[in-house]
Amino acid sequence: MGRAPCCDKANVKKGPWSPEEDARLKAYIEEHGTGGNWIALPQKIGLKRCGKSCRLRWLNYLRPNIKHGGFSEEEDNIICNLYISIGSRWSIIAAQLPGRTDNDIKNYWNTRLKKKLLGRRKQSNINRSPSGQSEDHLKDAEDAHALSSSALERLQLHMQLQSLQNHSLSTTLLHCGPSCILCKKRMIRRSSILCKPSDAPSRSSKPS
DNA sequence: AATCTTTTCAACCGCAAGTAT
DNA sequence: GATACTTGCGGTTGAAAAGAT
Repeated sequence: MGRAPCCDKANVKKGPWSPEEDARLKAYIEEHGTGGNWIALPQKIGLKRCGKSCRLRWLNYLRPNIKHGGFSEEEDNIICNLYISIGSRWSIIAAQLPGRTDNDIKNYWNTRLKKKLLGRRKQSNINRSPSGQSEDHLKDAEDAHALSSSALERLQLHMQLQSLQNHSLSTTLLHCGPSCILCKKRMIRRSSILCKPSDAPSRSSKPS
């Protein structure tokens, strides 16, 4: 027996939010808060939306002080360093970047940052390799690219980043602040991450 | 100008953890 | 402790926009 659905899917609107829906959700939350119950929220407002959808819309788009696009080099560095350290724990990474959402960072990483870094690595391999080895190295890089989201990818990126920034650790500490526990843990984890048998611990054990 | 391909990003889905009863 | 329900998370999808041909 499966779980009860969080909402009546037949009577729930899906797809992009209209400006009217945004306005209603925003106005209600700004005046009353979420009431600690997202599931009941759409009914109160009169929106034909799933509570989860309302929550996501608020957190990723309507919430005050949200920044979209235009990631700085500093933010790039923080994202890269944290990804290498802890993997795809986007909510934790987002917590280090005020105004950024986990969804935004995840999208940015998957669509641009990863390519940017792997592209640099590919280029540096070509430049570094003596003739005869370059093809193998290039193939390796391409093969590794296909194994994205793995520990191998993080290893690649780690090495790539190291070559780009000798002071990466201090930079990250500077960005995140001295109280950032993640950065402190990195010092410990960095030494063991390369020989870890599996990826960073995940809440989910589901196969992808 | 039309068509095809690639990129971007908002939103959905399913799962696990947390909480209430 | 068991069950039901809600929340939060990360992976994935698909429509729209942008770019290439």
